[in-house]
Amino acid sequence: MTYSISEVAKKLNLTVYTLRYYDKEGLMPFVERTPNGTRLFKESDIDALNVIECLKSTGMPIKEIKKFIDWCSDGDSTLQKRYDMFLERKAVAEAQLEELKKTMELINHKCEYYKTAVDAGTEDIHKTNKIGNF
Amino acid sequence: MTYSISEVAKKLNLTVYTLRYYDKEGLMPFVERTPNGTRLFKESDIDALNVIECLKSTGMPIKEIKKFIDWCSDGDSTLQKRYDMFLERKAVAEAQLEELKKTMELINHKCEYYKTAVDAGTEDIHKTNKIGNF
DNA sequence: TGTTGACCTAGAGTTAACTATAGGGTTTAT
DNA sequence: ATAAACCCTATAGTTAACTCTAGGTCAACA
Repeated sequence: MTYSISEVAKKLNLTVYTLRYYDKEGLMPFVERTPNGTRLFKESDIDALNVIECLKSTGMPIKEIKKFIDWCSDGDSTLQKRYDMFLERKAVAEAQLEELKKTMELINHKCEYYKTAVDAGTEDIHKTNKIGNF
Repeated sequence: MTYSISEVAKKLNLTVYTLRYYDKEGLMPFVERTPNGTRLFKESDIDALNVIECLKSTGMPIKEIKKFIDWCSDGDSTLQKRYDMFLERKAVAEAQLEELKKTMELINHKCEYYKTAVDAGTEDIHKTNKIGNF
């Protein structure tokens, strides 16, 4: 079973422009073509694109992701590099989690703050009571 | 107690360029100046900047953040809007958390995959055993 | 057979968020 | 009193990641 570029775009919630851009940047050297040049995506290509999206979501720039893809093409000699890279990504993701927790705390606090203020019809309720303005 | 722009930059881990850029974009209408134009940051300004950083970390663009700041200046008539905005941000942050969990799962899986492969000296150990290549 | 709708490339354009430069003022330490 | 170390504005430049356009190929359907 293979997929066209627009099918893959739909599946991964990307545009065909974005997929072609990724290909141009060297992120998809594994995707095969029909004799006339049309891309044919295999199941494993979609798995690889999921990994790419995963790396991107940790804030990894496309040029770094390309390095990883190149290492994959280079075979077993790059295994350690690839392992180290994922360990680093794990650390980044964990830091993001910590950051996100703090963000959620502040947002929850703000939700409380504004709920009280909306109910009171004025923000003064906080100013007079010193529950923290910002 | 007040702070200079470079002190605030250090505190918030931003550059002075970034702070001046935020000011230019209307994110800091509350910051006062000395007679000759130098910005003087109060404690409450730093609190506000923390909120701005919090919103930014949920992916909110600066123009949207400016809207919120404007609402703050507009007073009690915008309380509901501000409340709704934080509820929406809360939903976004929760979605980000879900996304991040999935990301971490994939990364952990990959860490396992590469640990095994590095130990074996080859990636073939997975190809033959079908533990999932990507 | 001809037109619709996919696909393709090359390359230009866009956008957000900085980041830096030029040119100038003020305060502080020697 | 002069140089270092801040501060300022206005404006230009950068970068990443798309996003789009122009111009063209190809397969299927009416």
